[in-house]
Amino acid sequence: MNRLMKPGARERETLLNSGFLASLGVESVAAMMEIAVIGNLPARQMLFREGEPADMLHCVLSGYIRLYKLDPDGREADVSLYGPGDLIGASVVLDGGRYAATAQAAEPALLARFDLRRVRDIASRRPDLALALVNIVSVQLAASFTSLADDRLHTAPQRVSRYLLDHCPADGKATSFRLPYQKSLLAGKLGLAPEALSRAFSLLRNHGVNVRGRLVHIGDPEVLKRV
Amino acid sequence: MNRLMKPGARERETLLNSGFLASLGVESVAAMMEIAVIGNLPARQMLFREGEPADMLHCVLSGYIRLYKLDPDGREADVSLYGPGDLIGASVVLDGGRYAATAQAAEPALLARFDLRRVRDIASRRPDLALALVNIVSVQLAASFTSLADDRLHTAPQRVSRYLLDHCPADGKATSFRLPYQKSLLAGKLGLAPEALSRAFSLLRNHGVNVRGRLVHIGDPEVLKRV
DNA sequence: TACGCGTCTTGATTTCGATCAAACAACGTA
DNA sequence: TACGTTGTTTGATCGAAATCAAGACGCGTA
Repeated sequence: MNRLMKPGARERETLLNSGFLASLGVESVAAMMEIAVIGNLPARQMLFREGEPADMLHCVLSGYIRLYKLDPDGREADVSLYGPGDLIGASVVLDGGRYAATAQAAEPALLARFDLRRVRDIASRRPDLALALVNIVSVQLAASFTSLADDRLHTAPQRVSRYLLDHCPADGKATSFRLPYQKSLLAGKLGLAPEALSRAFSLLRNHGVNVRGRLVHIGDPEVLKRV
Repeated sequence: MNRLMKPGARERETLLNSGFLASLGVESVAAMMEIAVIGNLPARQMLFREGEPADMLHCVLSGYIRLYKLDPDGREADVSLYGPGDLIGASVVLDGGRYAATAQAAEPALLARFDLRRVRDIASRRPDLALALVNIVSVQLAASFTSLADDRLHTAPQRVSRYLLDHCPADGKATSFRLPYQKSLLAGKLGLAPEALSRAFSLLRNHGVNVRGRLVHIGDPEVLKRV
């Protein structure tokens, strides 16, 4: 990761809204800001690799970071996807362990980094930081449980429907919105091959879903719930 | 959960070895012991259900607790399995949220329960407790990532091989051991139907694995690694 | 506007595991 | 020991998605 620097006004702003720092008291925010380093990561570049000693905590400011595991043959399985405001779950390794997966920029990304030892130092003096970390990791654990169950219980079109419903206003009316990233990335996040995602979209046409490029139009969310 | 009581000598002993309390300082251990309540849960009984407001933290003293999610048709997908010494991950909801999955006793279990509000109180005064929780949940998140990737990358016989290798001494020699629970439970943990587990075991016979009841004999771990 | 590359879609095939159904084994109890 | 319950195995079938292989589309650049 290159172009390391102290956070400027924009970065501080984003960090403050990040859900991570948002729940902290002012002193803890200041302490974290103090040790924050900003850096950017070009597309496709690795942030860290599975098995490396974990020494940094990462928070995404912009772009998307894909977290995946490899099998011996080099095939990849995505386990998580982090966007603006997200703390990268696999980075929260306060006990001097190793990263549990590989993190790669799915598109050019801006990140805040924190030295893990210093984070632990601060957390051992300021319980609000430690508690915020507990909450964040718990929420991510719950999300991981949901993915695991979804994989085992739902078909590809069902998973895609749920994704669409989660990402559009819940007022029960027709809507359009833009996918935040490439379809191949979405496919990975849903545990599908890109072809399977494509087929799912084409099947969902019969249920009022129209897709052109990254633009999605949903005719009737109620219909979608019954897929 | 019935027969609530204060922890006796045996329970205190188990709790102290639980990996949860093991990493705490003496004062925090004392504070947690203070609020601990012991109870037992008959087989098949629910400890909590997905979506219920979370008010208790649970630690398994003996037996096994199965964590699963339901789909609308009532089908179940196991997302985690907790044994003696484990803190139940879905219970760590310090911010007044809800349980992310349903917990059920897979066999008669003895549990320690802690009121979540009081845990949060203690954690906000004693950072070692909060940090211990961060570590535990992080480890469980990593385990969940592993399951997710395993599901997507490996076949049933491969997943079973990995399980067996993880649960036998790593010295590369032939060994026998006893499965800690029923095969149907193992099947769920591995994301398989019981039939699929059975077929995987029968295929693994060609690779030096013999199973009689819960007794497993592994002829050569090296062979198993190459399945 | 045309070109070229990367992304996405579509088709054909194959593999894996779920599901249904039935036989079988293990175990506690009367 | 006979019985019933519960857990496990085996067989047959089916369906969902991965994979392989082309082709179409979209988009930025010249």
